[in-house]
Amino acid sequence: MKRALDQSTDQYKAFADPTRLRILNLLGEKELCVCHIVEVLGEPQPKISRHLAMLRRAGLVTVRVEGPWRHYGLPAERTGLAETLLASISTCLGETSELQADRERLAHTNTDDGCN
Amino acid sequence: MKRALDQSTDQYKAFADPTRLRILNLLGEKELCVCHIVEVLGEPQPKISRHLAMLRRAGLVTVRVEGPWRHYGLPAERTGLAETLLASISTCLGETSELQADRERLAHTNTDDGCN
DNA sequence: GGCCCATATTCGCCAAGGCCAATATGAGGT
DNA sequence: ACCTCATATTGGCCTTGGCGAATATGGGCC
Repeated sequence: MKRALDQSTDQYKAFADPTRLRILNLLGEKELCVCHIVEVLGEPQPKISRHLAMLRRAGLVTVRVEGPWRHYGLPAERTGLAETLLASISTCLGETSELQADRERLAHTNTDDGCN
Repeated sequence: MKRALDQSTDQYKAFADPTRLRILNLLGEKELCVCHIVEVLGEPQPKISRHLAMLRRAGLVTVRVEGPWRHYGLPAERTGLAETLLASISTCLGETSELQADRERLAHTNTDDGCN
């Protein structure tokens, strides 16, 4: 079994990638299905899926399956380090031009209907 | 020049290693010279030096040169993400048995005189 | 069954970063 | 000048994790 410290380093590591920060930034706004994340970030779908898988393994996102769609969101209850790190995105990085632009683009995207 | 987002990922990355977390945990207690860090953590000196170099590059530690010794500490003014992440160690990981044991061992080590 | 759509996974490649062992640097003392 | 002590860096090796391209899975519908 893993040392407690190693689990923590894994949490920090999960935040150590720009694509994952951009995804978490979006999920802080609302629950989203993969196709919308792909659309807003303008990145290839396999790339997004790969990063979502890592966030899942780190326990940083939740999945809600609805037909062929998978809606990703942030866990309702966040505790300890995960809570602090998730909060750091909006608190410390929210003003970042890139994250702001992503949220802007999300606002102008219709995410209500059945994914195109 | 680097995107702002990339600089942030570098900061998270700096925390994504158990040895660096242990070092920062100690420096949160007091300024220390390399030989004492090596002694308390029981890790080889080149390994500690390498990780200190990374923390230096990330701007997370300060160095004060005094004769042949280099005293490392945490920056007096911490802002933004660095501040949040540094705080997360004591706030979220302070109870970790390994970090607690490190601090305990530090308390029993004489760090006042000229490094052995 | 067969097809389409949304999503996930695999493969091959390359750069980053962990480790140890060995060596380099640089200041101080004699 | 030389030796020593404290610290930093380098080389070789291996694992992790990034990427794009291609492919697999799995639900819903005709």
